[in-house]
Amino acid sequence: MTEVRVRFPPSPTGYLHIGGARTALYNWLFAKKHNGKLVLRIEDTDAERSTQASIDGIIEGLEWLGITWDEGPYFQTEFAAEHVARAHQLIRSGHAYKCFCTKEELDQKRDLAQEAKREYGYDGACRRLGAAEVAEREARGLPYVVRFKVEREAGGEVSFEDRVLGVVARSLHDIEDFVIVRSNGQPLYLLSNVVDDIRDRISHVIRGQDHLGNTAKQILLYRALGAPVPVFAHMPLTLDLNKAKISKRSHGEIVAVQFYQQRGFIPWALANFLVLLGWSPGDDREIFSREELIEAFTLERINRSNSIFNYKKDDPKFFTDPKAISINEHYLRTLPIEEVAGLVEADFKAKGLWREGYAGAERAWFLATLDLVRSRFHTIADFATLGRAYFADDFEFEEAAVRKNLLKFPELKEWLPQLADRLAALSDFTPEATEAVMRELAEELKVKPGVVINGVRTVVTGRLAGPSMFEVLTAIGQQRVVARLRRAGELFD
RNA sequence: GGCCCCUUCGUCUAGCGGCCUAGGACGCUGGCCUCUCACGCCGGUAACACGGGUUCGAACCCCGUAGGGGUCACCA
Repeated sequence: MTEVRVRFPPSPTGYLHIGGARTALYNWLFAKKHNGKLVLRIEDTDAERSTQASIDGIIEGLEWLGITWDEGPYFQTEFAAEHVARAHQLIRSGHAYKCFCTKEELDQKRDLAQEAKREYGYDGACRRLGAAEVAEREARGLPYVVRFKVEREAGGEVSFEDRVLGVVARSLHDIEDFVIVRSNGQPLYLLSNVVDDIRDRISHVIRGQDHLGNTAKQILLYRALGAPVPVFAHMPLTLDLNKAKISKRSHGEIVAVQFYQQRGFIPWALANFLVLLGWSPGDDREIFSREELIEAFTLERINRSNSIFNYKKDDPKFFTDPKAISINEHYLRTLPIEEVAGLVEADFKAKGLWREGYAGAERAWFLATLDLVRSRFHTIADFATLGRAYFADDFEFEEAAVRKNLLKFPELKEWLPQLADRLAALSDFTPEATEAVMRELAEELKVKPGVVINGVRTVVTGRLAGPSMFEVLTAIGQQRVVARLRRAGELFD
């Protein structure tokens, strides 16, 4: 069996699109599964868009997701000479020819055909030119493009067995003599892509179904160049709720991998979600470790139909596909706490919340506190916002919490400072001890324990709800709890 | 419009002729737990696009229809 070699060939657009990330992921999984190689190739022939920043954006996105490659990045522009050389080889072997038709002429013919509602394909005018005619035009310095000569014998068709779609066939009569080199001498994508894949010895081309229409032409190119045709697998596209292709232009940053990074997604959680968009293992599993996923992945189990990215704009509760969020939550609450801590550390450092003690003397406290609150958070970023009161004193008070837990019981303004004194007197600040003190106070005051407990919650954490209150007090610590309760009155003004 | 691909709950999907009165997950929702919220657990809601065949039997096979998507450049 020949070596499995796949590639991911993004064109640099400044960020890694989640659709591109999914393509990269499938290629990576397939390579890993078969002990093959993944080649990263930057298709930078569009010089306008290909800035270093764009390239960095894509590479960072891949690295963040944990997608590793074995070769590259290679840059398509570096091989332009080779692409053109191959085109001339095709001219010599009779598989391609020079075409002197101008763009204007062709546009005109196309417009005419469109008006008459006729099919349009290049009419092959230059294909019939004799050697002398070609020489004469070249001598006059006329610019030309190189066209591939499609041999259309009766009933001819080109077909291939797609690993996702099955047999796909297309009549040769539906394929025009396509251009492979521009009149300015620059090779076109169709050619470059094939020449690069041949040179990189790509065995399997795994790409989106938007490339399905190119495949027949490319197979013709492989054959004419005398190269083995790779196996193709065309994966379904990802659309939005209106069945439109998701794009940055119409959907904004939601389509960029970087967005998820910024919003505090766990990288593997996003990968896990993405892989499920158009693929399933055939059983009920949805959560996979890397190893499990590599083991389970097969091209044949990729779906044939497009999937929809379930994202409703303007729904604050779901800032992206709810399933993606739920998978992220799953990882957030089940990952070893040390791993969560690593992600929180990076986030805290970026936000100025990090304290060196969290890696040293306060390590146990730090881990226990993360563990205490993680089950009600959605992303890593929530620790610094919703969970801020555990790590800093400059947290905010939820308006609804103040209203429901404090203002509704004005007496708390007096009671809470009293409680502060009692808590300050405790020599053993344990959950059991604080609970006893609080219940005792509630009983003396003849109010339900919840009134006191929830009042404390809001004063101490700023929130309406949270973990077991007594655990929270221990986590935040006697000093800070007492200090916050003594100043409770300020919240009633 | 031509060509190509696709069509199971709102969404992601299982299903490859009988195990389907169609299973799981997310979402939504009822309940349990409880100091609140979340987690967790138990339950509910909701789908085979339509019409013809083939067959003893069809979500699964065939043919139409409808719908959706992709692609038709000297872009990638």
